[in-house]
Amino acid sequence: MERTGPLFMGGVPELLVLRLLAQQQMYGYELVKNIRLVTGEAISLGEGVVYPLLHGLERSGALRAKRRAHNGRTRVYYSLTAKGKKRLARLESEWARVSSGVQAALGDIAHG
Amino acid sequence: MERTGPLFMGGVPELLVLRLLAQQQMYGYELVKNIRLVTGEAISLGEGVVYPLLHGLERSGALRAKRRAHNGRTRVYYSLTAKGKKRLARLESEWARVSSGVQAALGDIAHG
DNA sequence: TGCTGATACCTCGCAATACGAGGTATATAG
DNA sequence: CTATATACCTCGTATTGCGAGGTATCAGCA
Repeated sequence: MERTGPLFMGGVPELLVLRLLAQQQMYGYELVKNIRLVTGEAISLGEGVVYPLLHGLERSGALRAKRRAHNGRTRVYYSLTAKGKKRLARLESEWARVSSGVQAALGDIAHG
Repeated sequence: MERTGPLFMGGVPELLVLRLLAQQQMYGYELVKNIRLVTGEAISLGEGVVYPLLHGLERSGALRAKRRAHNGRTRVYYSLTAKGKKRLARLESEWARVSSGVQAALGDIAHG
């Protein structure tokens, strides 16, 4: 039955979203597409991941939302707050730590 | 409230455990200590993570367990089965994919 | 006119699972 | 005789990624 579950994605969506928004404000649908792009097609997040995440981050004060109309459709643009920047810095540092730890484990033993 | 939750650890414990056991058989307590070592202190898994994981992997057929007495204490040695090796290969490939995707996202954008 | 597909937003519920806390028991060192 | 290290274990909680499903607008095409 090989249920694989989402592997190695713990915290990754949040990191990616914050990282992209640190560059420039974007709306949800745009994020979904851009995440695929900037990860070289390696990571693809559905809207069921991105939208709830954006709402949570806004509620926690990491993001600020601005509704804007565009061609009759409504877009919700998100941008980083100071708190969001701190959060991003923390996630990046955590990612570096875990990532290097795994890398070390995979490498060090290779010749053991 | 800063609820950080376990960040970037999704699937990592399983990867590390399988990787170490691919080198040589080990018992749980030994794994707990060695994981700290091989990750350069970057990652530290408690027994509450490792033991349930070992049981799950054994039940799914990825690991084989051998009980052995040592100085009056009982040690349970685990080793990889063929299924476990396949599972490890898959996790390593998944890790490479996600890891490189995140890396790309963090880097590519750096220069705008 | 009607159809499709892209755009753009949203929610619900499931299923993993990492983790701390707590529990048992033996050997060793002070 | 006490504390520490060894060595095993389970339970409960909280998080969260994800698919599936839902609404509405707009552009293009037959």
